Amino acid sequence: MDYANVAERREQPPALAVSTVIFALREDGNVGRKTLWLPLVRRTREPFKGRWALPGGPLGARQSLQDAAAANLLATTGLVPQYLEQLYAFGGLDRSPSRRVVSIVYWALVRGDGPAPGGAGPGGALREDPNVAWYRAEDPAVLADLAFDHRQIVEYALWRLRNKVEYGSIAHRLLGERFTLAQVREVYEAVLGRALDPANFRRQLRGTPDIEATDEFLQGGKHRPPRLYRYTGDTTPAATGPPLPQHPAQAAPPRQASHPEHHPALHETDTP
Amino acid sequence: MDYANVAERREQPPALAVSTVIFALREDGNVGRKTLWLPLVRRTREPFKGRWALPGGPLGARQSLQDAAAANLLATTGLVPQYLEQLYAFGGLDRSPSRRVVSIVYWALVRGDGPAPGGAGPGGALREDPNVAWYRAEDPAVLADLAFDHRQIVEYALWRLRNKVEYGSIAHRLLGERFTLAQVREVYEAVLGRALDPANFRRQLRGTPDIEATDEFLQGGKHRPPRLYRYTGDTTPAATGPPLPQHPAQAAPPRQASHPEHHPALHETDTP
DNA sequence: TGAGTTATAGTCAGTTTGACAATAAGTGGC
DNA sequence: GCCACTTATTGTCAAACTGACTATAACTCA
Repeated sequence: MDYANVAERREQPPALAVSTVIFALREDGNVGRKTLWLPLVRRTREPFKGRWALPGGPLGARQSLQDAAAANLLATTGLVPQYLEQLYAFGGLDRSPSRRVVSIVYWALVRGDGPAPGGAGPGGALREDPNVAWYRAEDPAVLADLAFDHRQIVEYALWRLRNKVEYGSIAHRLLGERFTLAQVREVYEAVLGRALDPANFRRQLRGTPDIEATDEFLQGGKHRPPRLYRYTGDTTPAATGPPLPQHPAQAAPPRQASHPEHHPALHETDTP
Repeated sequence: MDYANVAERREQPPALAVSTVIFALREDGNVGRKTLWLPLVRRTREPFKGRWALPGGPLGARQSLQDAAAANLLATTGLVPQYLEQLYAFGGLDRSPSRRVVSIVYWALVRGDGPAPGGAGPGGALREDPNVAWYRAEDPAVLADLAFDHRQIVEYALWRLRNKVEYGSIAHRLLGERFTLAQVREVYEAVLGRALDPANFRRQLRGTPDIEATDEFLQGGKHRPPRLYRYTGDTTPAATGPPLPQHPAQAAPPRQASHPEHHPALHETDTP
């Protein structure tokens, strides 16, 4: 299908795409502690040519939304997600200057300590795509330069991550199979952006049944060797259905009113 | 566009639709207390002809997702929502036996005490559509007969409502401008499905800054007249952006694993 | 007038949370 | 080998919160 101009395009049904916000934890060179990083892809055509954007693409005809997000993630990073959840469907009229696109966005957590700024990611050995690079997820300069409305999308994904991690069961997905409680605390501190009391944090984690002490200790450190723990709860990377949120706790930002107008009956259709 | 058969249809890009789960509070004839009701529309064609389904329709080319949901709601019930939030995008491959449809589903709260079973809704004076009827949202028999995957959708909407109401700021949207604390408690009890201690409930509500006592009392009751309160927080019916969940607290149900397969690069596209 | 019912306030023990002290167990410098 | 230093781990304590429960107030109806 070809359309002569933008006006005609606007009358066409909206296109459907799936994008993914992918988070990994990485030692930050500047800051002393670990921070959140995400892979971006450089746009090679208009609109926003040359700018960085979230990995994404059209929905395949025989692909579930989740599979599209996972395939998307694998193609960009070479990685399989440890966690994958639908974030939100963005469908504003002016998201793209060309044809209208409705994006169903997922957010994911991957392991791996290797993403380098502007370089290959955790699966770096596999790929050397100059149009894929990892950036600090909370870097305002990075966010400000994103294409489309991807800045808002990433900020919302960060918000969701913060509210999800508060309940638990998320941190271990950014870590490996075994981990120390201090590592879990590092994840929480990176995501929440504030320091946590080691003693109180330990008390809370010890209270959750899904984290189990092993009889091993992490050797090679400079100080007293910490005990290693294991996560015994659900480790499936992704839900096939709705996300069933768990324990957010934060204030809601302001909202705008919308003024729906009258519309002819919509319910005589073939649409689920 | 016409396609000769299902096989050809399956190769076409998925269609996009918007549906809405609309909740209202109503005095239940059978049970003594108020319960949740929702409007359904009868399907007048295949598939699922004659069955009840969620109100919904295709997304207009110049309509935001939220406006589509609100228009949808107005057309079905004659009402304007007191609350409207995106629920989830359902995109499974087998949701509809005919063409593949991705549904972006919203959930809404409306006021009104008048929906009658099988009859007109709260805006009943406006419409007498025999293909629209209100049913108890938690009635298993109703849920079991829904078209498509609408049963799962309604169950998820109920789950979300329960987790949202726990934080507060939702109950008043099902009530009027002024209300007694007992009425708020009725909402919570209807949504959560269990009785709450009046004294403790009062103590909690008194602690929230968004509920303010008026100097009026509800007269005409059979007993001591209760004080009327007013909600002073945000009363905008809907968010234009992401929902920013507030305070869920519940266990997550089991999940299935998904096995993403390799896929050619997806990031060289024009899709936001 | 008094029984019955709802509204509202207060009490009390158990739990959770944040702040913080105290001890254990390593490394590295001397 | 001994000591300073850092992290790991345990324990203490008060404030806040929660659920169960008691007590009192205020109104209607028989």
